[in-house]
Amino acid sequence: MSRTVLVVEDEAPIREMLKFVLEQSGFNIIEAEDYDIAQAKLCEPYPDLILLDWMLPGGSGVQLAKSLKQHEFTRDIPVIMLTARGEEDDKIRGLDAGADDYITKPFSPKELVARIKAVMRRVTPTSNEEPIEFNGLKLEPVSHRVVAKDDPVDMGPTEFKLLHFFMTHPERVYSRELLLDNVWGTNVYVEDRTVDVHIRRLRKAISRHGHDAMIQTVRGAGYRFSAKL
Amino acid sequence: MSRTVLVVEDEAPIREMLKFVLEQSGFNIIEAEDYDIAQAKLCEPYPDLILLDWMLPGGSGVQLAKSLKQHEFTRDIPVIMLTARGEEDDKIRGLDAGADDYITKPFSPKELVARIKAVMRRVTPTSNEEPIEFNGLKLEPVSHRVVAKDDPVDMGPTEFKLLHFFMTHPERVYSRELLLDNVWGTNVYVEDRTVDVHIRRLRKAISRHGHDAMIQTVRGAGYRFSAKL
DNA sequence: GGGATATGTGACACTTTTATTAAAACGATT
DNA sequence: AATCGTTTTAATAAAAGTGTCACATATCCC
Repeated sequence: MSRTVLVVEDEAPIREMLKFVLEQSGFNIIEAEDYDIAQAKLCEPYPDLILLDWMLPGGSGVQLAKSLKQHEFTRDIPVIMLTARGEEDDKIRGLDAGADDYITKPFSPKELVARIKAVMRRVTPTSNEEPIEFNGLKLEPVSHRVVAKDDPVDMGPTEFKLLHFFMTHPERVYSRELLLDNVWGTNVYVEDRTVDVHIRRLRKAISRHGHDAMIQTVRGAGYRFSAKL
Repeated sequence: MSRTVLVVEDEAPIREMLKFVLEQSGFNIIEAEDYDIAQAKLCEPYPDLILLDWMLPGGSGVQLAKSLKQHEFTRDIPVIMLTARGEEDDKIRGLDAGADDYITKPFSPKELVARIKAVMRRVTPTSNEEPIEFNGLKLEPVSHRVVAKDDPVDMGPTEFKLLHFFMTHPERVYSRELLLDNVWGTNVYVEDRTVDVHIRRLRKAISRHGHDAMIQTVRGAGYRFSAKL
């Protein structure tokens, strides 16, 4: 899952450096050198985070941050501001204007990446993590574990995701292609029949107490998870 | 051991006064003037207590209290709210939202300090100092020791903190990054893989009676402490 | 029944992730 | 500044998971 970061920085060398460092760490980078360009580049691929130089010419860094927090579509994008050393006032005003974190300018790449990740982690809301149970087969997202009538069940990550998807979408047929989209993720190139193999592995994993019967083959259509046997 | 108090108060004079009084009494003070700054300052050194003005502009005091109680890592931090005289409704709502105590605004320094200490006394033992035991592996925060079936177990400080975190958050997967956040601290920048090494050392330390089985690898997700096999 | 089509299954070559180890870096203490 | 114990990094080994194939089995339709 590649995250996109919008870098708003007027000095080209620093911008290049940031781009390099972040791309090394697997982020997708969009660059902008001033307020207007940043505004323009905001729409298409929504950035997951904005790295904003506070000292843009004309003090437009603050302006941009405020404008971001005012608009509904950009309000939830976390902002990390870059400040020169010791400009405490700026830091305060920055946080005041809605920045999520700040980083003082002579910084290590490692620190930068760590802070970006930390902010992303903090911001990403915890999705539904309630345990799900059908016929004594329980899946607990928080502990990342499946339990069948109190016996822990062992399975691989893909099988876990597959089962998770099935249990959150029961009583409904999914074609192999749809399963690939939902469990593997969109635009992955994998054979349809690979699904069969993982279905097989999943069934085997939960077969001990007969729970494999809940994963049903619908000939010509795909697979279905059903609590009705 | 010096305790840290986060003071969230928008009016600067009052904030200064609180800071002065509390520092006189030997507390470490972090200041924040509004919701956002408070949020940002929450991570660095986890405060032992939060002194929160209920009447922050925009009613964000309530908001902050709720957000604190929702997030797992801040849930256990006690909150004392400051209210203006006679705002009974606020007191009720405050305690409802999870505040541990309240103080009405014209108050004496003595009262303030007394209440803070009282809350700390009340909260600290339950959340932090109680021995924890799973399957004969006992961790005593007070004596800072780990005992496995009556044999004392030797380990380094990081392993201790790691185990402590695991035992207070069992049956739950944590990614390496989250472990770094929680055990090492939010503003530390080390490699993910470092966690592996400490996991290894921790496992080795508690392996004598097979307790290492409770520290489970969840491939692709992180590690989990579980009393179940 | 028999051919055509769809699904089940085990094996294998290949990746990715984790475990383990050793050495370098660090930090407090003397 | 030298030492000791600990933490980090980096390099390598080991383990677990993945996707594909070939072939077995099942189902459908005429």
